[in-house]
Amino acid sequence: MGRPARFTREELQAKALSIVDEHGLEALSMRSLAQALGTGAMTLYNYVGTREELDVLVVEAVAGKATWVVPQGCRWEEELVVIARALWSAVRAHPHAVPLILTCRSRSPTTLRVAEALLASIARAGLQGDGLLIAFRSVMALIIGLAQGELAGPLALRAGESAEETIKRLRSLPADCFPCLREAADAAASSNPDHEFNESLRLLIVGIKNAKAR
Amino acid sequence: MGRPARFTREELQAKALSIVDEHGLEALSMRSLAQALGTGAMTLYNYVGTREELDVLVVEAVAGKATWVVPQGCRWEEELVVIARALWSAVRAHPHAVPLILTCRSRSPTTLRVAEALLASIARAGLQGDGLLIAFRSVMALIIGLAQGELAGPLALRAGESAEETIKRLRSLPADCFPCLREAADAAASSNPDHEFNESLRLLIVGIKNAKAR
DNA sequence: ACCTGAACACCGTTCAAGT
DNA sequence: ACCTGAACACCGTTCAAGT
Repeated sequence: MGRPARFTREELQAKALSIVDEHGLEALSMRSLAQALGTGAMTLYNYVGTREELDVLVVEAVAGKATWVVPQGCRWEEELVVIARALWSAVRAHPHAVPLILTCRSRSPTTLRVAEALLASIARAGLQGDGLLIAFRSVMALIIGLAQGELAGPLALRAGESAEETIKRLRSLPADCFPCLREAADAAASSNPDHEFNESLRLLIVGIKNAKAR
Repeated sequence: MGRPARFTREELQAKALSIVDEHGLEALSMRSLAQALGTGAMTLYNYVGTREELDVLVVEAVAGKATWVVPQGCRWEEELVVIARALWSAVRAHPHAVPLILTCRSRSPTTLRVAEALLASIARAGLQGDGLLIAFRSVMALIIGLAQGELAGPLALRAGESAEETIKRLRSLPADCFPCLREAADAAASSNPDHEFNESLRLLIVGIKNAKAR
């Protein structure tokens, strides 16, 4: 007998993301999500086949917030930057979810759509096959890598450690062993993530342009 | 009374890495490692403060395998490539550990030493402060991002999914929705990871050279 | 069709006891 | 100092029963 469903997949998705945003990755479990929804853990299996799907759901929620408008008649470089920035902003808005995105992106249809758009903009540069793949992967690695690494030199959000704390930790390393690392940490302490992202992307675009020329 | 220790930290490290290599990340737990060592879980707390330290131990083990020789009198570009390749090879030799490296690298002294060497080579290019930080983060994001993404377009080792399976999955996407993604997946199916890494790194180096020139 | 509680085989970790 | 088993508060998931 077709009983009406108590929840929708979207409700699970929204609640799961809010748990991750507010209490971190480790706070998300079948049981915690169920409780937040006011039901038992087993109920969730009516909407999701497995715990891993919960992670994909969160990735989808984040990637879904990447929206962009490509200015009419713009060059491929502009298009690439616009899309890359959209994804980067979406990811950056949910720092706790970054490890999930690193791990689950190829399983998320929404992420695939963004990837397709990025690829199309690179293809406009005249690249194909191997060259296309290489440029695309580099851009993707940069977006996600920088979103996570927004924090410090070699970086990484240590569970429960803020950007400031990471940078402080790196700055307190022995200066004689890690002179460059300290300089980088100093720079990180006073840098603007948006600016950094723009510049990194530009490094790569210069390289891509050059690859095309050859 | 000082009883002699039954194990060394190095023994835990080696065994932990071998578990990850052979049975995947999820197979590593306090209990499984203890059993592999022929003891009880609580014994491990004599060597390690917390479960998370086990992860760092594994990252250390992987990063420790990154060794390199800088040719005498070589240019900074060569030096950068040599070090980056050393880290990349070490990481690639332990694919199951990649998510750990993404997450724990800043807590691993060994990784910090590699980072310092990379930074020093970039500093030789004449970059400092912000520019140094940006170039370094880009290279780091590329190394780790590509090691993970070695597999497919937007990529990621789905738990228990091989590179071939991921690529196959992406190639079977609807061609009208994802034309570029399919082209990239085709290229990925027949590409050489070493070649790709070299080329990606070169894209970035071209950009870095250019940044220095300005 | 969808909901749900009990139960099972796991976790990491605290505690208290042993040498 | 180092070792260890029992116990606690968690996991994801199977199963069987409910509407």
